[in-house]
Amino acid sequence: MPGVATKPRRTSEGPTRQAIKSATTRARIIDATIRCLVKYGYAGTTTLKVAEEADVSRGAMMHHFDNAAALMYATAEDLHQRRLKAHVRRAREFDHQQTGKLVQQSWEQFRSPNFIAFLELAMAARTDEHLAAILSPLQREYRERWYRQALELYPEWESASDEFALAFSLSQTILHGLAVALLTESIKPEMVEAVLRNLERQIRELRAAAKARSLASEGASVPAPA
Amino acid sequence: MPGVATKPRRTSEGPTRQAIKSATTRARIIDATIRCLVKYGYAGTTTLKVAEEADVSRGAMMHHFDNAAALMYATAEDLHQRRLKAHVRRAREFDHQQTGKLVQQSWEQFRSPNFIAFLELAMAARTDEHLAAILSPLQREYRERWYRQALELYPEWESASDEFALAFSLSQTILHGLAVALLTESIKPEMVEAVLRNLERQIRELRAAAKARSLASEGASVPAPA
DNA sequence: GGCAATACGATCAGGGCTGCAGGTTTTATT
DNA sequence: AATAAAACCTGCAGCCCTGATCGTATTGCC
Repeated sequence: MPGVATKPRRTSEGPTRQAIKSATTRARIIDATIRCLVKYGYAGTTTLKVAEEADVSRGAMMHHFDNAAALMYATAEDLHQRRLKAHVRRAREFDHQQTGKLVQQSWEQFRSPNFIAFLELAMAARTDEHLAAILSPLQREYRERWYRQALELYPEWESASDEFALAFSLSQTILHGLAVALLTESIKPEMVEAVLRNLERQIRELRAAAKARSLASEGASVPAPA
Repeated sequence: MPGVATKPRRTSEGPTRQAIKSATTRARIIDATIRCLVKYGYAGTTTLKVAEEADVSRGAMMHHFDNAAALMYATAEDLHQRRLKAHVRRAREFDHQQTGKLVQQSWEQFRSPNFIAFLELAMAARTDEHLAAILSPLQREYRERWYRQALELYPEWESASDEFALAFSLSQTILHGLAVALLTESIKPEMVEAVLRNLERQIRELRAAAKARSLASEGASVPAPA
């Protein structure tokens, strides 16, 4: 077929068509990987299944990711970025008074497919030092971001690092715990709400304690009585 | 070599030597499976590695377990029995006053290799309906046993099912959460103790509330004030 | 001692998965 | 238009794992 060369040949700046195409299929493959992790688990996720799920030839896939491990690394980083983005969005929309809403939204994150996929990778990383080497710094960054964000939202934590650290750890622990305990049927689903409300109450109490200490240390450096 | 037949030929009752041998190697294989789950994870646990770890030929192994799936099922049941046994032992040695000790011992269970192995199986069960069909009733039994045990130890819970259910769910959630949050580096290891102590405090408060309600309902059916 | 059953061992065929070695098509540059 | 480079596809060889078959040794029963 002659005359097919009607395609634009612009040398102008901006992402080239190649770059766009490349990024697109790359994203398609990573998306497919996440779906596979959810559907089949880490053990059952093969390059073949991912290629099928992404509707891409295995060759194309190997072009973007040298081997299966590289694919997992890239997926881990992508999941990390998604979690960060969700976290930032949550914080931005946040109304200072509604601790309950914040907890609720955080919990929704832990119910998302992204968290399942992340959990699969985290479990795999336990016995895969290379994967662990990728995940570890990401987790670290996530923790730190959360910390800073919370300090911006609740300045009163500033002078009560103990209460803050506990509130943070409690939140992480309970959210992770709910997700896993549900997965393993270690608690009944109808108890989730009660546990979440309990967490909210705990956070509020710790905040109050932090505020009290903040006021106390403001007047004079009097250590709070036990 | 003649004269080797000095081996006892007793037809007496009791487990035969065959039965003993069989049970022994069976146990060796299951032990090896658990170790493999810890070492290599579910994805990396193959029949070959298990046989090596157990120091048994693959043939012998296939004699006791028809296929890899059967091995996993048997391991799941074995882990369940171990967890039950540990739980009963914990309850028996228990001194009624020391909530802290009970929490501490429960936490130690969650740090054991058995829990890791169990977690690997539980994660695998998420995408393996056959394995899930095995694990589900076991989990159910574990929950129920825990419930009954706790009611025997703390009769005051009896008339405060809400507080009891919350205390139970909180314990399960936090213990699971600590284990997983540590695994995923979502909390710092030095915070574990603080979270555990917080759990103890919560349980004590719920117990007190339960006791109060118990007394109130004893005199008359007056609903406890908020 | 003889026979059956059980426990165990060595070997093999088949299947699925991986990684790579070639090609073909599309895009970018000149 | 010509060339290079990037994106993409097809097919193959090798590997590990699995399940099964056959053979051997031990044990139980008579």
